[in-house]
Amino acid sequence: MEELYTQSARTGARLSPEERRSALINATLRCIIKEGHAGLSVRKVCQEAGVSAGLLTHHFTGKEELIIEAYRFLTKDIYSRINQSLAQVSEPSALKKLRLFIDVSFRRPVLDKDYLMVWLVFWGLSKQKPAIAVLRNEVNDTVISTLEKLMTATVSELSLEAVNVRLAATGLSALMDGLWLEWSLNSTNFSPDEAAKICQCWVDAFVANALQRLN
Amino acid sequence: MEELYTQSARTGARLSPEERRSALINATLRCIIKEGHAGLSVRKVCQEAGVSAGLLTHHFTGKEELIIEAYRFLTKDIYSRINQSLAQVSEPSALKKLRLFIDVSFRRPVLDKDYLMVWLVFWGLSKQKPAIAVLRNEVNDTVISTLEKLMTATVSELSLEAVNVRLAATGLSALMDGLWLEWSLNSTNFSPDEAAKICQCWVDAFVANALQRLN
DNA sequence: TAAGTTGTTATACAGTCGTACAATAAAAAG
DNA sequence: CTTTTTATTGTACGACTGTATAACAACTTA
Repeated sequence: MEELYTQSARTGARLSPEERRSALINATLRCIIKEGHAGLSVRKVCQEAGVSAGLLTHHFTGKEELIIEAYRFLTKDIYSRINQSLAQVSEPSALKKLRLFIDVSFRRPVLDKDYLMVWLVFWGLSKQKPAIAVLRNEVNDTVISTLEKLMTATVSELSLEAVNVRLAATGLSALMDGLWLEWSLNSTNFSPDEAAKICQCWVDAFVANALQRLN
Repeated sequence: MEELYTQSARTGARLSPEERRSALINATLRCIIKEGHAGLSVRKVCQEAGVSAGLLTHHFTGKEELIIEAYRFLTKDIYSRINQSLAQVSEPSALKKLRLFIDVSFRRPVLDKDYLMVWLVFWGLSKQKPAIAVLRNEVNDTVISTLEKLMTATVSELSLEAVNVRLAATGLSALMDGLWLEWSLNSTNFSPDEAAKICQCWVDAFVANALQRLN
């Protein structure tokens, strides 16, 4: 399995600001993966990037900006992984797209244990750093809206009974997050395939008009 | 709303080892609630407990033990909160017990935003400190087993079709965790009551034999 | 080649970190 | 009361924190 956020081959070389900023951001994520919140120190990140500690303030205003930029990169990275996986298949039916979205989410490279520490650390910072909380909420709203649209289209396609699709999508999102979290913390209780099946059951219930309580 | 883990009235007094250990553990949780992982320093915890920093090593072998004991206390505390809420009602039917468990979990004092930081910090430590991971897995298995028993009893009561109850319980647990997490991170998208309703839908689907995919 | 620009290093600074340890104060035991 | 025990304090230690800054080195432009 390919490692997340490997450092570029050239070390010690003089890089352009964009390249160096990117290298430091990747090193930040690698440090969090290795040591959690404890790995989030300027010296450790710079050493991981093969660079002197003082260089950080030359490319970032400080540690704060580095962290926020690392989070911004992470969200974009995962978002692109999901879209890349989805683009491999062209499914006209909204229902099939929905089911594909679930399956893709519980397979690499979207599913990866290394993400656990990263998300936990950033979520833990979101209370003290509002910028992170704002970013997280935006991404989350995007995901739920995506699910909601697919489910609304499914209602039309299959002529289902009216239901609060927003809450149904919220439930599916929470179910996926909960299973992802539990599997990341302890992968011995169920497999990714089983997790995907559990989520598909929520869709089954949705299609079978079994979520009428959400009204 | 009552605050979690308030310090006892007597400060500056000479306490028994058990009392002092308890006070330090409570101060630890309060520090995490206030500042997240950054609040988890010996000096901050001892100041929060109104005590000199050197006292910690007199009652604990070090920071490590304090953290693990704080986690142990936290799990017991929440477990007792759940049981206390459940004990208020005597429901003979397993299905009603199951539904009650859900409702109780999305009401105070089980549902409390202050728990978010605490869990995130401890989960973030679980990779580096195996003792925490072991404890978490034990508690999680207990919860899922509780759900599984209630659901198995429901199958008998209602003569439902055979289904993989373990996976159905895993799904319910994940759904509850995911909704708890999302609500704790951003409580503007849905209410605790709606979260409970979403979970009850999973039970509805279970009762309606809509989870047959789990076989 | 010379001058100017800028990516990079190394050092210094004032804090904070966890913890060991001697001094102190208060309770318990005699 | 005196003696013993022990909860508590204050300090000291080396290591680490984030960042500012001067010196250095590499690239660009003239």
